[in-house]
Amino acid sequence: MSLRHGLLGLLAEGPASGYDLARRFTEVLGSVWPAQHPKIYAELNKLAGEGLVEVESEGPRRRKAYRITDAGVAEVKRWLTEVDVDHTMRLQPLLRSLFFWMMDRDELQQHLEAEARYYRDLAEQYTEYAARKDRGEFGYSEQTQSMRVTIEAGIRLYSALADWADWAQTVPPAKPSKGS
Amino acid sequence: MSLRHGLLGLLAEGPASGYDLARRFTEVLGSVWPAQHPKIYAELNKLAGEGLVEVESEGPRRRKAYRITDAGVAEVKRWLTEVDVDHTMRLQPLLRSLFFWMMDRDELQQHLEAEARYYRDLAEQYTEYAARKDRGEFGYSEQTQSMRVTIEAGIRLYSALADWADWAQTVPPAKPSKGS
DNA sequence: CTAGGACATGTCCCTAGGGACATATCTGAG
DNA sequence: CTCAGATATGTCCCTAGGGACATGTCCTAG
Repeated sequence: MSLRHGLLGLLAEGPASGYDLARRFTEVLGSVWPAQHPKIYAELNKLAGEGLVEVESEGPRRRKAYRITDAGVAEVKRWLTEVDVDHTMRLQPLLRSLFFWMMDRDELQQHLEAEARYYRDLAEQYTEYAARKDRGEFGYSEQTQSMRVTIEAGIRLYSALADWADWAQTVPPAKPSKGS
Repeated sequence: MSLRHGLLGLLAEGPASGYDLARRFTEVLGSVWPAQHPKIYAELNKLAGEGLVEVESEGPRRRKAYRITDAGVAEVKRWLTEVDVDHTMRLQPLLRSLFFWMMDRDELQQHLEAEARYYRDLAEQYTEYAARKDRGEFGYSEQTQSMRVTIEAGIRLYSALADWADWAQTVPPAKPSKGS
């Protein structure tokens, strides 16, 4: 049930429509918390029904902007402070790595190179984003400061994975016993 | 559909029962790919129906050990080499970090300390595990060598997160403009 | 001999998420 | 004026996963 709180949190920064939220989810949160628009619209309707958000205004093209209510703000805060963090990490690349021994030497090589490139690219994108933030392009609000912290996690995580993929290429498939 | 291939991959190392596999999933893969036993038994039955695994033997207490078939081995290899890696990373801690600005100074402090401790502990457990592997406690088969690579990813990932949580505590809530 | 606990396999239901498909509205280019 | 494309909101269905509950089997301590 984190999508729910993700939406509430984003709305706590200011009113937005489902469309806006969908964009923010794919742009900012795409790699750490993917969410499709159908889910977002559905959840917004539920949240409105529970009084955690309300329709702020109706714009062109049936656009509905939502505003978070006091109850909504209270709910995010409750979630942030009272609900245990879910540390579940479901990383297919790591699951796959358990089975590297089933791959040919050069298939594995190629795989690890592609992985390293993928992670390095993402790390660089996040680094670039962080640099823009640090240059002040997004201002110095509390919200962007939190975003900066999130971005830093992205940089560190993807760098770690890129380094790991590089390192893995140096590991021999099976360590021969002493003096081979 | 990774549970499917996770099971096939584990069975490629040798025959095992659903119970064995469930244990391995919680012990080795608990933090990178959680799986409950009901799903495992269900999937094994499906795999058996498709001829990717077969019942090797029936033991005491209704125990059924499964063995992977040639078709099963081919399927894991196909997955490893031909199917695109799913890089989805759904990390609630990072989603939460976007909303740190909504938390009180000391609540956040406590939160980050707890997070750092949590990650540091896991990183240490993995490091310990890696050390045992490197001492040769698990032998030097290709399989344990791959496991070593997976463990290394765990170490690096959790260390990165622990460092991040430490670093986040040093970030001021909102950067005041020049000369405050 | 009996009861508790570990071993072992399953059913059932509910929610979350992925993805295809549908539709309405507005803008701007030609 | 018309049509392509962006904006904007939804429905529907299917699968994956979480978790409660149920059941059978064997061993061993008392």
